[in-house]
Amino acid sequence: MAEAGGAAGAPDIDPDFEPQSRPRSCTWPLPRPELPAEAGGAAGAAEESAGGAAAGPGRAEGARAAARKGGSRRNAWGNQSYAELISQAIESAPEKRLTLAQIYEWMVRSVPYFKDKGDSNSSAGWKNSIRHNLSLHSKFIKVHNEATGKSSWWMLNPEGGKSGKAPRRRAASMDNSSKLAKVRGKASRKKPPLQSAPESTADSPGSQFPKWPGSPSSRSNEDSDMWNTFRPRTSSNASTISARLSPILTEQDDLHDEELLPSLVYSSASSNVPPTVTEELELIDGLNLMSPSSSVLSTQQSASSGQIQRDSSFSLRNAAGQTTTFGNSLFNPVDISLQSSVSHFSAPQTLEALLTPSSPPPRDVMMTQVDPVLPQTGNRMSSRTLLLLGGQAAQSKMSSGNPRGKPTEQQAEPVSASVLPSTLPIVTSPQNTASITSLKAPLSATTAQSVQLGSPLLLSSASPAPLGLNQDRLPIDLDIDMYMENLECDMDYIINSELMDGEGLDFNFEPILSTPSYPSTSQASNHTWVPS
DNA sequence: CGGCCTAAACAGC
DNA sequence: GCTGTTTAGGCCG
Repeated sequence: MAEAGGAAGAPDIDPDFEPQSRPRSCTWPLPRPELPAEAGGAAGAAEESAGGAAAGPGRAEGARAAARKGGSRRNAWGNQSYAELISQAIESAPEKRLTLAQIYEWMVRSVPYFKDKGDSNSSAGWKNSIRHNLSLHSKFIKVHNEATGKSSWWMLNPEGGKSGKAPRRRAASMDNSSKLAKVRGKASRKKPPLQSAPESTADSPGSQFPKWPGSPSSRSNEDSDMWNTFRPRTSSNASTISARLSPILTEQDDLHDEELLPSLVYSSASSNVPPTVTEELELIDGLNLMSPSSSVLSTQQSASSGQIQRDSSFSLRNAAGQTTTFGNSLFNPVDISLQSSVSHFSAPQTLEALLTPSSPPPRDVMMTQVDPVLPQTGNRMSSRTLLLLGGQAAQSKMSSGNPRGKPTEQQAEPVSASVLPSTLPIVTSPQNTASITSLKAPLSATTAQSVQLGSPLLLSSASPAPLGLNQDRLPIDLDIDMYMENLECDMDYIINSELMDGEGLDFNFEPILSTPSYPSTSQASNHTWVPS
């Protein structure tokens, strides 16, 4: 209650409560309050605060009732659902991503109702709900977070994912009766709860695709992890893909995912490819993310913009069971193919663009991330930051300078932005976004397209360009196909040969990772969350 | 019936 | 123990 104390007396409790409105001491890195439109409504009049009323667990209903009564709130904390709250929390983060613990913290700090429920005792229930919502909704995606060693980052699925749940790709299993599936799932898990009775029916769908990673039930063991990395629970192909990471198409996005996909993704894979393949593609996706075609480009960019560094974040696990961490750059599958095809394409325009900061936003950057730190400190990571994937060239360049960029445009808040996962969907504020987006566009086009991922770029501006590019690069498709076929091979191949090959690559990132680089750093001022 | 909330079992780390 | 995933049940519109 101590905290609550503050809250209690204070205005915090406003009925509508707005989360982020005041992070109290501003501990949190999120200075800007942006309520998504969703919050809307809140209009509730003042009315009592839920404060005392609903304190216990299980009051959900009570809360609702209250809400109804009061007229305004649906839940004890207001009208927003957990999913909405989580979304706000994530959006409020400078980097648009938070770990579970940070989300909890945000709740406690921003939502009056949870203020006094931060401790372990009282928190169990709602935290469980938070976790549940994160897992359940496709609008949230989990990004592996190596750096911290902590839990994964949770981000908003650029695609939107709406609030809808996530159809996790298993259509087959649940079709009939979800129950069966469920049962089965449970049973399969390990300990049969109570009832078992499972599969009498033909729920065998699962059996048919035993290996299908996507299938929920099957996932218990190996492959399934793929999803972990990025798990957009959206529908199988398209959405998933697009959701993944690259943000490219904003506008289209609006229209429909589906539409988008086709364009970018081509039909490729999604439709034709068997599930398995598809998934693999996804993997690739991941790769793409990272890969920026850009080894070269990025380099330059880095120079100009500042550093970009990629976080470590994605590790893809493929069916094979291997886990590849791209973290930083590592390999870029794309490179391989891209080198030939892409490279040239991007080079011309992009490079220039890159070079010239002022004008068109640099495009490739996308994958990289801007380091917040730099801006602030300026020195720290220069060299390592660069990491880049491709490396070699990049390295040399990077190391040299670090202009610290200037990312004026890129990030409004220096503090925060630390690292974004490579392609992640960055949903930034409009202004920033624009710049960033643009960056991505090209790249994504390249990579993404080639791979076929659809990337969801958020930015609108970018779209046009990329598209154009896309068309140009049809050939890449071919490449893609190749990938598809050899995905695994490529990976290994790449990794072994390509990557290893260039010692130059050195994945410096490690240092980075380990370093405090991530956000926390940024938060220098206040990193509360840091863990423990 | 679908959306939400809550609870809980379970798996990994 | 925390994090994640999944299943289940209940309430409400």
